Amino acid sequence: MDLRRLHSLLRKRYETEGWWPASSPWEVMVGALLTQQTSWTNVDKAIAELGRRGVLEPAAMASAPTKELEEAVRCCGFFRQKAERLRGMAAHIMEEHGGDPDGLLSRPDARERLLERPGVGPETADSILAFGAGRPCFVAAAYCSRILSRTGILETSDYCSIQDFVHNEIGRDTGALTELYALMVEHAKRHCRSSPRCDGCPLNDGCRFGP
DNA sequence: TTCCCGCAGG
DNA sequence: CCTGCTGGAA
Repeated sequence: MDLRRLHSLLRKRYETEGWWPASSPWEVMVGALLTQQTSWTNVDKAIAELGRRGVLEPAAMASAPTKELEEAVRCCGFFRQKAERLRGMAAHIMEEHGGDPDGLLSRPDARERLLERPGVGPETADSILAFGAGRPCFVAAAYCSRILSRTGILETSDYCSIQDFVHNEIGRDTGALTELYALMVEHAKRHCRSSPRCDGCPLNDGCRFGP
């Protein structure tokens, strides 16, 4: 089992159409902060609620009352942190980039700049770059480590090591990298959970957890 | 390692 | 009722 084969097998099994729905780079950024340890159904609700309250766009969000943001994102959990982080990001976009998220995302050092923002770690930064700015960088989620390890493809939990490995194996193609990430998330939810559900798993042939 | 946190799904 | 969620920071 290698990464190419895994990609191929997952592609036959799962659908990634309409993955990470967002109407703008800014919505990708908002979603990326909200979806940490949170299912997308709740993120979707929160984004709709932010829009309903008129505090979704950077300018409004930056000056919104804390309580307003907290109530809007409450359903995502960790709502105090997330409200603060959202407002911090919005304020940064307003102050440093004239309210235009692309001002940040188009910079060569966008990743480093994102990582300086409170609440933005490697995974969140890369998901913003890949889905919001179309950059060819793989999002090496915790799920990926689990799947690659169990299948014996790569034995490490180090973020950068996993990302480098995938970049080398798949190539710097945004479509392929985002698709693989989405497929691995779907697979982790369906079969490769913390307690494995190997029954009907498309990777059973070649996985050490398989029958 | 632990805390942050509510909620959808089974 | 119990799991797990498209993580990050202290």
